[in-house]
Amino acid sequence: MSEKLVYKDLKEQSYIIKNTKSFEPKHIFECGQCFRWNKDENGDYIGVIKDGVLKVKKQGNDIVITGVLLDNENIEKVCNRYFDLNNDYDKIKLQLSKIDDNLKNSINYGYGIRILKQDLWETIISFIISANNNIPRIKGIIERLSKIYGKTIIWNNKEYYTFPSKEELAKATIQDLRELGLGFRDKRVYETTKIILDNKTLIEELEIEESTDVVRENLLQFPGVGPKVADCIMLFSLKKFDVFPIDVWVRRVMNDLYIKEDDEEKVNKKQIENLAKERYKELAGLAQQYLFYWRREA
DNA sequence: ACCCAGGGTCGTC
DNA sequence: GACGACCCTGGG
Repeated sequence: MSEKLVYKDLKEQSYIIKNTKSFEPKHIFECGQCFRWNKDENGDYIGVIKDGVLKVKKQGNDIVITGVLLDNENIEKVCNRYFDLNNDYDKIKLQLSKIDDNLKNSINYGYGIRILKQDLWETIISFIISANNNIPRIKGIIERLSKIYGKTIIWNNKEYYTFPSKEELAKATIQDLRELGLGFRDKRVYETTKIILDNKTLIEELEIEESTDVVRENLLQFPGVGPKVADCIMLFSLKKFDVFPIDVWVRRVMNDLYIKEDDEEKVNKKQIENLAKERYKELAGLAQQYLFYWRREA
């Protein structure tokens, strides 16, 4: 066991976002796009992101964010990027609401959703772990990975753990991963980590690639990344809003609302894909997220 | 105790 | 292109 890096006495920063109608912490953090945000005893959300630890508090119409960041990063800059604050969600919601009443209802329900821009590497591994798995267990696995292989940040006398870098995660053997509870995903995470580690510029190249199809093609080469996981990665870390990840819940809601097949298992994935592309166009990913959250929670 | 499902993918036919 | 197998955990 090697010694672990511990960060403490990092300078606390804060940032207030005024008058946001389209920023509801519960919607953002519980719509299934992220696994490292948790409600604290006051009902605020605390999350570990690549750059540090943040606490998001709702105060009337304002959002107050405090946190400690690594590498002397600026909280305003980090939040603008991570929370997609330069994007006008009021406008997007208006546009989507006009498409049909189903979408309008789902947006009324999850009005405060924003699509996060999460770290690409972390999102790849996290969604490989998500395969045929449930959210509490996914969160548990990622937390344990971070605790053992990531860096420790101490803030307000509590310990937080950053998601391991590719070099840090590469220290884990397949057996280590199995013992952490990854199940059959152990080998997939191990192999994908190796590929990314051996291909120094791959992640950076994918970050700047504009074509959704080119990025998808590349992601599909990783063990454990199929069409659904690839779409999630692109939506939740690369802001590709034109994708439409189809899982059991999305299949369910699309069948209930549009297709109305008696046996939802029989619904063709291609059929849903075409329907989404046709109806939601370049905002399919956002539509998917409102519908997913609505169907799961309501 | 038993069964089922969960933000699917992979190998095989 | 269909079909079963796959770790593990929480809930009925």
